[in-house]
Amino acid sequence: MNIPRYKQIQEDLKKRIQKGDYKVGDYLPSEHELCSAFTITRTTARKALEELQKEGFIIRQHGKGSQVRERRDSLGLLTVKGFSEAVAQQVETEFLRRPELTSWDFDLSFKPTAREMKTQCLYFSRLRYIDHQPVMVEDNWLAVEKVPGFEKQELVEGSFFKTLSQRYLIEIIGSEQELRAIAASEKVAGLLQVKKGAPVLHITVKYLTSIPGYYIYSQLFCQTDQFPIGNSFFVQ
Amino acid sequence: MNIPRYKQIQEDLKKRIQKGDYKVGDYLPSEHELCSAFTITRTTARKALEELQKEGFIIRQHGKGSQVRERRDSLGLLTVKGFSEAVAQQVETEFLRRPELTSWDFDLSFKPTAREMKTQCLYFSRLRYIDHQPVMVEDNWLAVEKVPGFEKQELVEGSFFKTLSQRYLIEIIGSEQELRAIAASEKVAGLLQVKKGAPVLHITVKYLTSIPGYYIYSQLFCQTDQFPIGNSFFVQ
DNA sequence: TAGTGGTCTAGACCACGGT
DNA sequence: CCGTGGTCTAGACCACTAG
Repeated sequence: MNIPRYKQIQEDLKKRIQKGDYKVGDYLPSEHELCSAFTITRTTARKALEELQKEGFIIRQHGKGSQVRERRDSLGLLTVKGFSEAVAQQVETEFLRRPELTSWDFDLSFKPTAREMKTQCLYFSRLRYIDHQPVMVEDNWLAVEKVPGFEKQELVEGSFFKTLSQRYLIEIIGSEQELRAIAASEKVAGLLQVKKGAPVLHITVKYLTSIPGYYIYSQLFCQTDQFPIGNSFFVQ
Repeated sequence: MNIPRYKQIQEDLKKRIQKGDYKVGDYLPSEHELCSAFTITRTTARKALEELQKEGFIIRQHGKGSQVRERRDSLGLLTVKGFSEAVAQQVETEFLRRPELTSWDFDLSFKPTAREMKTQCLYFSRLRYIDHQPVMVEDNWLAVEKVPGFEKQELVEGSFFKTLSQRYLIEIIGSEQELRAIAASEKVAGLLQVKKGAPVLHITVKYLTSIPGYYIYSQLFCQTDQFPIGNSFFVQ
């Protein structure tokens, strides 16, 4: 099997939580119990549980066990997961600009590298809706060098990151973000259906990929009145 | 020794990076090299390197090694570390309200639990400066039950979290946050020296502690014009 | 091919939480 | 006290990167 054993167990437990076999407040089987149930060693059981903790499904406590947490439902953004995977609610996406080749003329605090500047830039822009209400404008820039033909295809299951992973074998390994509150420009205000000058959340992102020196740059404008951006964080 | 071995090695490597023994782009010793250098096994070496990756000091890549990253210098917030530890630049703090006992009357999206409501609430408020410029208003609420006498003492090294850890043995094990862009109220605008109605970043936080059912609630108002809020995130 | 990190086994001892 | 998770040893095999 190509999928690591810990990942299989992690997904198995996650499904049981989502199905309701384990409810909020319940304790998952202990590490030792998982060991015998799945015929694995503690290293593997621990890895599965640690991953579930990182995802926010459980809290692990010394001497007690792994307790199922209540998961909040605002946008689980500020993680690497991307929008389509992060939100439980009904989400729609509309392309404002389909992927196209342009020059590098974005104005973020992050700057493309000299190497990237030598290649053409692939750009696309989307408007995201939750419950039929526009909540987020998203712009993306990346060097076309490593994603040839991107602009000629549809996204895999509507997801940018899935497309990168499945078609180009590019994985996101991290990100740097900067958050600002700004006044909506006329254009952004129109898209998000707020007044010009209304406060919107501006997030700029530099994604680090599995290709050294190859980055993806994004900016988001979020209308946070009804849907604040959420973020969970766990130590360890 | 009470400090885990992996933590010692993690701190040792971190110091060498900070001193410049390893510069941006350099590779740290491989896991095997660390094993023989420190007389440890790979489990321990890996743990140290994984922690350094989580902290954003290195990037680990399969088949290559652990490369020292460039660390950006905006506020490393949105982590659990708190303000005083997160920023390299010159930071000052002024109490707007010293710790005092009040009733639970904050209006965040998080609500105190019934158990917390039965006890008195400890509240304090601070204004944070970077380079002599006000950038953040911070309000904190917590049940006084687990921190008796808090209002009668100074903070340990000016840090709220250090005080909790060292005086009350309370550790932060995670947090949930919500981010919004809002228009500054007159009061907040005055404190942050921006115009009333100017966009400010509003962050509400519910910290999870090592005491089950015991939380700490905070809200931050940030002026993000000169100092955007930064956040690094790494997979694995 | 050599060297790296990723996964995994099969143990061990310890620290913490609740009885 | 027992059961939990936290740390650690001493191996093993595999997958990835690069010369």
